[in-house]
Amino acid sequence: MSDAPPPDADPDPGAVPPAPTGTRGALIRAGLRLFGKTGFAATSTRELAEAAGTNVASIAYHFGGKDGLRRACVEEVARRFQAVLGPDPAPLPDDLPAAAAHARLAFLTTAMVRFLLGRGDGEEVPAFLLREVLGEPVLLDIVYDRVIAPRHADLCALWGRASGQDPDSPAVRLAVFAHLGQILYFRLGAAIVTRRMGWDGYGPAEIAAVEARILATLNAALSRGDPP
Amino acid sequence: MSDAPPPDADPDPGAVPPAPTGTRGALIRAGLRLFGKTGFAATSTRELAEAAGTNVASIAYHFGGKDGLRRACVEEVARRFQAVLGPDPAPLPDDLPAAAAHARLAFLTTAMVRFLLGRGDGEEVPAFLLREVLGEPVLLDIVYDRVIAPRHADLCALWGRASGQDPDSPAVRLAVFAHLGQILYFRLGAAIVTRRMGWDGYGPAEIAAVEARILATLNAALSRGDPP
DNA sequence: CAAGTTCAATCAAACGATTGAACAAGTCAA
DNA sequence: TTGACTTGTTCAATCGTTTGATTGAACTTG
Repeated sequence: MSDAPPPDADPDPGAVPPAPTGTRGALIRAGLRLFGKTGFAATSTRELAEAAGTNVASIAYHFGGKDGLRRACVEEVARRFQAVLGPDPAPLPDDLPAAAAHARLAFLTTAMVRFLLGRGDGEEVPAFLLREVLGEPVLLDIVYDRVIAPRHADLCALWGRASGQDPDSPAVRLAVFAHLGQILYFRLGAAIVTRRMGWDGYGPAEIAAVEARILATLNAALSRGDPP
Repeated sequence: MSDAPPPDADPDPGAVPPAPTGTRGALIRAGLRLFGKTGFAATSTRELAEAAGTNVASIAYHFGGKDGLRRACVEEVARRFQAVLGPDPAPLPDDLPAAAAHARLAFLTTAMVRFLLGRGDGEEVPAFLLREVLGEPVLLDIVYDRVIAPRHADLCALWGRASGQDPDSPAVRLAVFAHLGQILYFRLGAAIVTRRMGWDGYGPAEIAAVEARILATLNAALSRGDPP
């Protein structure tokens, strides 16, 4: 039941751990994909093993059981977020002008849209995450503490600076959630959105259209919000 | 394998069918709640029967099996939407001024927020719906055709009138989706939002705060778009 | 009594977990 | 260099449990 044993002390506690490899990594990737696609209970250990190109017993060996694999998948999601967004959100410089904060918000927004709607992790990670959020509150703790809370605080700081509001106020926090909700919906509701739009999935042109829409809302919300 | 046999011809094809009653209704309500809470595969027929206060065999008797109950739940969702929002979206009068369309959008928005975040159906229906959308595309057809498409078209007409844009344009369709995504997120991500806000669930005050936020975004998006 | 409905009991199939054998790679005495 | 031993990992086979479905008897109602 050994985890990855660190050969020596971690030189940097904020560093991003390396991606899992071998059978262990293959199982985590299979779990991320299948759990997100059909759900945890609907995915059998035999399917997981086959998708990972190994034997069912490997799940118990590496993770102690199916639940252990699920937890490892949650932690892999946290790790990927760290890897993409950087180990820790840099604290905002005190003299950052509102326009710069606005610009950075716009930049982060387009990055998020492209990540979520483009090919790659963006397809499976949100579905997996959402099922975790909808379900067991136990694993939600990991997701919240390691993925959501730090990023949300960072965005709130930017939003507060850009709109001239208190970054810790409920209004700003809600505004950031509403903004994120817009973006997430285009991934979670992809089946509905693309059908209604007459699109065949999200190509570059479609992603650009979504980007434009969300940036327009962002600009409207920021430039109109309570003037300082 | 008999469905509900209509004793005589339906007098009004647009009328809202009555809510299912008896054991059949209890099973549908149990399915809506349990499927939405823990997922379809994770819910056993025995749990369903116990939650409905009946025997497992009733599921096969009334719905032909577990899958039949699932389908009945989807149709019940469609029925509830019809019941709450009216049988069919009234076509927009040609002389409706932009301000009136804007006001009606605001009204529908607050109604939706209160329905989704308040106590009642709003808690279980979206979770169930989302899992259906994430999963089998077969049942998505029912959801899309009977719930989403007509409502979305109605909102697009209002949005187009309020913003002076073509209601059938991609820009308007995306704007409506983004707007809906904001609202939905506060239900789907409730566990995360309430935790970050320091709230203990959605009470009247919390719902009012969310309402204010979403209406602010709506007003900003509409008043900034091409003025009439 | 007859149709509609629910009951306890039972079935085969699929599930997650476990087991001991088998394999690969490294270690060390001779 | 060799051969035995250890450690880490994967394998096919099997365990007891739970699943969805089915069955015939028992109930309710008109």
